[in-house]
Amino acid sequence: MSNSKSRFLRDMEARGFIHQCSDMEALDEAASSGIITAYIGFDCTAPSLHVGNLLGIMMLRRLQLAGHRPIVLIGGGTTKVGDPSGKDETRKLLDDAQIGKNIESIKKVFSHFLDFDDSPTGAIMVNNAEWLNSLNYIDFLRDYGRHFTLNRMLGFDSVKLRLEREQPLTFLEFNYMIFQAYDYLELNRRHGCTLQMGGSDQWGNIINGIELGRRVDGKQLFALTTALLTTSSGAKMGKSVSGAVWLNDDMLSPYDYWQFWRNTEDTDVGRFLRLFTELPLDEIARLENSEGAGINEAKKILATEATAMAHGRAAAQKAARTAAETFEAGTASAGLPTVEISGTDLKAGLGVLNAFCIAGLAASNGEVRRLIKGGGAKVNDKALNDPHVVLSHEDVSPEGVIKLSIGKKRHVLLKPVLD
RNA sequence: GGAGGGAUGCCCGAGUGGUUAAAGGGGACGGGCUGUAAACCCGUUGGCUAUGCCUACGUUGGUUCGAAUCCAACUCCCUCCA
Repeated sequence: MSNSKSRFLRDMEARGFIHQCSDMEALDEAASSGIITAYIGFDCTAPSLHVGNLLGIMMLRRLQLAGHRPIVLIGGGTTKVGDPSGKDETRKLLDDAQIGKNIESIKKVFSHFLDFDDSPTGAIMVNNAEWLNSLNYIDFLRDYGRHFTLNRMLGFDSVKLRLEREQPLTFLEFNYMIFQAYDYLELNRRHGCTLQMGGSDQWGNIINGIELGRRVDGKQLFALTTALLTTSSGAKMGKSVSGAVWLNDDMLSPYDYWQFWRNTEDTDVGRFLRLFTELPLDEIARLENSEGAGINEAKKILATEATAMAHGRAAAQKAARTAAETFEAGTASAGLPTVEISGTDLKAGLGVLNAFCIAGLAASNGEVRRLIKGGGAKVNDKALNDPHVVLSHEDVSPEGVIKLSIGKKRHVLLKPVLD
């Protein structure tokens, strides 16, 4: 399988990261004869990155571990344009203030995965707003626009799919790939970056950058993409019980993050262990080949390792403990999400419908009614069958909480406090 | 600028005057089976102080006992022509 010379490419191949490469041999040569600098761009359309971006982050991490230099490119400029790749609809445009806030929030996550030190392989973070914001339209068109032909651009999937589906593609979005190409050129000039990585949907955009670098500066640049991450049953990755799987702990708790990985499909366990943990390959092979109870244990290891990477070992172990207490012992683990309620309100009597809404387990009283009817709502692990039940201090456990559950996996502790 | 087509619930999509909170599908959620998996089976899928009331079919008005359905104006989108 691996006949690459460079540690980086051998590692990427062995762990199943690689989908396409523009020139595997030449890249291997470059990576085995010195330090290469590679980048991945991240748009800042939300206050946190999510598991969908994790593949890219892990690539940068493995790149750095293999002795090369990663660049995190924050798309402060390109986010204003909106990448049409793989989307049917134009994104709502964000304003500068919102983008700025998102950037600050997103930055935090990278320090868990990369070392931003001053060594030759220290990671750096740059924002393409730095050069895109000040571009002069006419100059830009004359210097770079002439290297792009519509004939070619219309053939790229991101454009072609929109047109075929008769979905509108604005001129603004159409320019995205040109800016991304220009980013690559700029990063090569400023930081000697010669490799751009990304998901397979970025292939066209990356190739445009390579082409621009060759035409304008006569440089040889490389592209390396990963397959888009889906589960074995074909679903797009990235849903947890509480919505998107964010990487920031203020957007998704380490416990929920752990749960997300814990619920991996059997057939994905090996693949995910290779991509998202740093366990040795032979150990992963052993784990993924176990059956039944064994594969189930492997999921716990996957969950703990992946969570340790993003949130730290301590948080991961705490999440694992909470899960064991909740699912294996069936108790009200103190590590579960907890919502405080007023003690006087409880004394006055708190309707269950209301209680589940306060806990954030349901969006409306009607939803709670339906769940009760379907047998999916529990108070202190006892199924509810009457929507008129009123909670009082008698429902508070010796630990001082009331445990509310929706289904088997969603639990919240209500904690009455003095007021 | 001209001609035509379109806008329905989370998404797709039926409905062209009353029995429509709106068929069907997808998704999502709950139950069952299991292993906190997948597949499969069953159920649910606007809100409320709830045998009733309110809000909802692009927006605003109108016709009518009654409108998602008819009329007018407006907004946005698509296709073709100039």
